[in-house]
Amino acid sequence: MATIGDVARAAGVARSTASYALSGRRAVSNEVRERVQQAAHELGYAPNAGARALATSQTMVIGLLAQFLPDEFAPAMLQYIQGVANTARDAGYDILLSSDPDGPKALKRITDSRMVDGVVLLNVAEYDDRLPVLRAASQPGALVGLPGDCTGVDVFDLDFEESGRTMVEHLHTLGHRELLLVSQPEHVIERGGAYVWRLQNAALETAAARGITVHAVYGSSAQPEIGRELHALLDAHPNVTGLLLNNEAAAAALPTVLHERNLSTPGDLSVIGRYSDEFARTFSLPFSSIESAPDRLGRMAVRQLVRRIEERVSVDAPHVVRFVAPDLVDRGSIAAPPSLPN
Amino acid sequence: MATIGDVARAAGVARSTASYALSGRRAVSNEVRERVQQAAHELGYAPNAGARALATSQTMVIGLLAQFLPDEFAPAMLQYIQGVANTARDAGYDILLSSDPDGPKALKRITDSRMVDGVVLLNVAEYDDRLPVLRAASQPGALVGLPGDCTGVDVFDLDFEESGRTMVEHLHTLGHRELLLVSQPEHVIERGGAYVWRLQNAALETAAARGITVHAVYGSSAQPEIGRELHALLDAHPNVTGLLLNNEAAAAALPTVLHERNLSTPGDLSVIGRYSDEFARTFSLPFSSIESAPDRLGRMAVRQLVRRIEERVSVDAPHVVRFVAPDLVDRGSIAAPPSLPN
DNA sequence: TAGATCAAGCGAACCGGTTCGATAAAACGG
DNA sequence: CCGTTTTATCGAACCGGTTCGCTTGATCTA
Repeated sequence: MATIGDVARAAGVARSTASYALSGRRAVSNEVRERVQQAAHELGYAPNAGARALATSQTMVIGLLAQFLPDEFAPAMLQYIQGVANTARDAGYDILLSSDPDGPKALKRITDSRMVDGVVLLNVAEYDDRLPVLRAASQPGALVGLPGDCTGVDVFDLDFEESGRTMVEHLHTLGHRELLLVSQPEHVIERGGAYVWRLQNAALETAAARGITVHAVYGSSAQPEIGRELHALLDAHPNVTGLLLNNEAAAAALPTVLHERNLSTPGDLSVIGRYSDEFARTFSLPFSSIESAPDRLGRMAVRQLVRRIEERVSVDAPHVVRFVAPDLVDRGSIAAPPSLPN
Repeated sequence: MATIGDVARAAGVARSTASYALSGRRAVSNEVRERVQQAAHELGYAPNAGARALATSQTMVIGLLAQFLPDEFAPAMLQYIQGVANTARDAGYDILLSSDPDGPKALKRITDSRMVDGVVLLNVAEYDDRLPVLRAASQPGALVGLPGDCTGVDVFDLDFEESGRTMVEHLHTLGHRELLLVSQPEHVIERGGAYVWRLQNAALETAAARGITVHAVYGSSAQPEIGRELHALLDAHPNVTGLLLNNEAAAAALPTVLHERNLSTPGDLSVIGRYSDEFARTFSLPFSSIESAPDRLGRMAVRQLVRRIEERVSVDAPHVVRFVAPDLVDRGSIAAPPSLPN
């Protein structure tokens, strides 16, 4: 493999001149620049990433810390990864993917050894072990998911409170008075998945304020358990006219359940979920939903991270905590409850 | 961040001695080794990846080239990625993930700049543009998916021929005489997805040899189109008693279709698919299937790649082309056809 | 006790880039 | 026409590791 020294020799100039000719960081005569570029092209010269990183302290690599948790819905994670990867590439960065179950260890290794210029954390929990490590690191970090303490990092997440409110308000306005909210399994919360109760609390508060009933339950995140649970729940709450789903597995299982019960939406039951449009297409879900916008969140995180890395924003510029407003995608599964002929 | 020079100074030895003390590549007195390790620990020393890569010409990073094609089933891809990522980590390697739609360009950049010690290519097509680039590169490569020309690379794939044969033989033995094989969309083949016709040809040949009928069709890979297509196909072939699926989307859509037609397996129809067990669980698919083993293929590719990188196998040792034997996972969707009361 | 062997540590060179300061030649102004 | 500025190039140092060869002093052997 040709080095810049080979290029310089072929062009008959000093190494430094070749470097300047290629980078354009200093003036070089047209004639020399062309000779250098020509030589570089002919030799198939490509700068050595390690050497450049050593010299410039920049790797042009972003670390992506994803954790594949057994009780999270894996396909959903893929969309975040794609959003991050695509945006990073457009910004000229490569991504180093870590799926190590020991997140803090992996993060420390990657940042300490200076393999990356910055880090994106997915799946951030209320109290996330990776955060102390990230704060101690010298590279900036952007999170997807809201932790309890946001100091020193940029944070992006869906507005789950507003999502919960929107769901309830929407159905209340149409005349519904008794709703069922199926959330993720309880141990997702215990592990720190605060978004579950952020949405749930907002839903319950809104219901209380409006004087209607929301039964909030936790559902399994695995098939076929969640299907059986949905059957049991619908049996137990015969007066429920609206179903709110903050649980991907439940959404995926619901079409079959409704079919088995011979129910249709929105005639017999109104349904609204919280998942991505991509997810809805993949599973052919006919339910209106709050868009969880994984690609957009991934993109926002990378954009802000790159801004910090390139210091177009000063190191101690205030960090942002940005919530994506929930967007309701109408797929026609919401209407007035059957008991109220409109 | 502390460098090895800082460690050496703190321990009162030369840089080289500190290096040897930490790597153990030369004898060092116990006393000095402990002093160096102590100093390294106190200073929080971590070697700079770029510098080490420059000095050793080893990055301990594996490139992973995945392409997210619009007509491939994205969740399936995730499992390959996980298999690769987990195995790489266990072998001490990090992974650089590229999802650039321009695979050859991305591959050339990554290998030329020596960011990686080796490369895993996912989703390899019959005539894959990335292969010439890979062969020209100085790092070894392992493929998941069978290209037309396997020279210079290690290849791992499911044995699709055997899969097709197994499907047909299995049903024929039980008494089925007319089967329907739903493959991926035709343009997956046109793009070079040869595994589609590898399975299909084997199925057709086996059927011919045994004197039974297999209707081979291409199905859409998107919802809800594939659901409608399945309805139309079942209408068009009323005498079919067995369904073979080489199309993830079709498998995901089938439970609803069967429900709508009030058919059950295996009573009315025997069904056998080709997908991973993980996929079956995620979608709660009750159909017996040929295990596509994405995690295993990812693991095999990385293992072999690491063996080449670490030259535990010589550079021009013969390359392997290894097919994973299809494993039939019985989920009880196969039985004798209804017309033949046993 | 002289000569050979060996262990332990040091210094220097190298990997392949980038960047700073110096220098020589060319252009400029008075 | 001479001093000053500008322009283009070069050489050297540096980033932070690893590795080779040499030196030194201790141990061993005859």
